[in-house]
Amino acid sequence: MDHQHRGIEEILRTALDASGQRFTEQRAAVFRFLRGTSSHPTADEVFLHVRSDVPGISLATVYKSLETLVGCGLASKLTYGDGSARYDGRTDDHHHVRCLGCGHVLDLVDHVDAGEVDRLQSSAQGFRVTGYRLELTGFCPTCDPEVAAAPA
Amino acid sequence: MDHQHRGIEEILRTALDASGQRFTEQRAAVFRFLRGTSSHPTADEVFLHVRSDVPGISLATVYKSLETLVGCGLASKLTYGDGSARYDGRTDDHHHVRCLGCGHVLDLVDHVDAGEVDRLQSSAQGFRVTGYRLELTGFCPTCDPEVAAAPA
DNA sequence: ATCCTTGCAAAGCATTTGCAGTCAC
DNA sequence: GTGACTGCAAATGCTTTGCAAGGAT
Repeated sequence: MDHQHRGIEEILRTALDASGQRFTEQRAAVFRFLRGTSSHPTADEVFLHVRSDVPGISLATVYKSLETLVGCGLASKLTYGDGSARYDGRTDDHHHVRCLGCGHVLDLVDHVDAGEVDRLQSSAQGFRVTGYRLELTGFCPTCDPEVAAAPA
Repeated sequence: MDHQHRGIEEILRTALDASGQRFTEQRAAVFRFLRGTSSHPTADEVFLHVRSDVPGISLATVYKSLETLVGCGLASKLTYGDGSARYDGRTDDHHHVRCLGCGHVLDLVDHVDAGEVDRLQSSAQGFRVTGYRLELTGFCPTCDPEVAAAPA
């Protein structure tokens, strides 16, 4: 675990160095939390959890740290229609399912076939496509109205 | 054109009726504008354009109308990280490319292969998947930094 | 006549910003 | 020591809401 932490810290230091930014305990705590969860937390949720590591941290600093991580490529920002953004500490190519009831987000293990993406971008006239995002929507077992209506 | 307008108005009346809501000139103007553009406007852009049809309309009413249309299934709301939502008057299954420079959104003509979606949702343990959303991101010719850097 | 909608202004909420003190380098 | 980072509070920007007047059925 201590070993793990050193590894993670090193990743962060390297990425910050590369973009001329400094290592701070606040950024480390945010990064550690993001790496250790698959709950795709909002900035506020990150703030709440990180307070136990860094008692005096402010919400503004959490926002700034998250933005820094996104800028370094160590996290990504997910935007849905429900008001607040969510952050994801996974940097590999993957996608999500989101529950329309409770808003929870789950990772998918597969990704879209590359040929499929190529085919789709052929209609993006003149664009240089650099990425894509796929999101499935639906209902988790707890929130499914059909299950609730007819609990067979 | 007048014929077109009557057709569109009829669609709106029917959808509103079905959900127990009233037909108003404001809702009609918003709907007409959304149907007639493929620019995926923000609420504010809708407001600006619709003012020429309905001079006294307020931004709040535009927001309410857009939400009404979405509720009736006559439009959909696109949410990106850049602050404000965009609205789309197309109701058929389709996807988008978004320019990371200027934020413009273009429609794609193809959609993802159904089998591909089936395959992906197999890892969404317990979820009942009801829909999906795909968005390509990249740069339009005007905003492409590579083109700007090296205009070969 | 009923009660849904509008328009206005004020409120709400997530996020950003200005700035003085503090800390990493 | 220098310049970047933090924390606080105030500001911003999009969106929503409360309410009285107006309009659709």
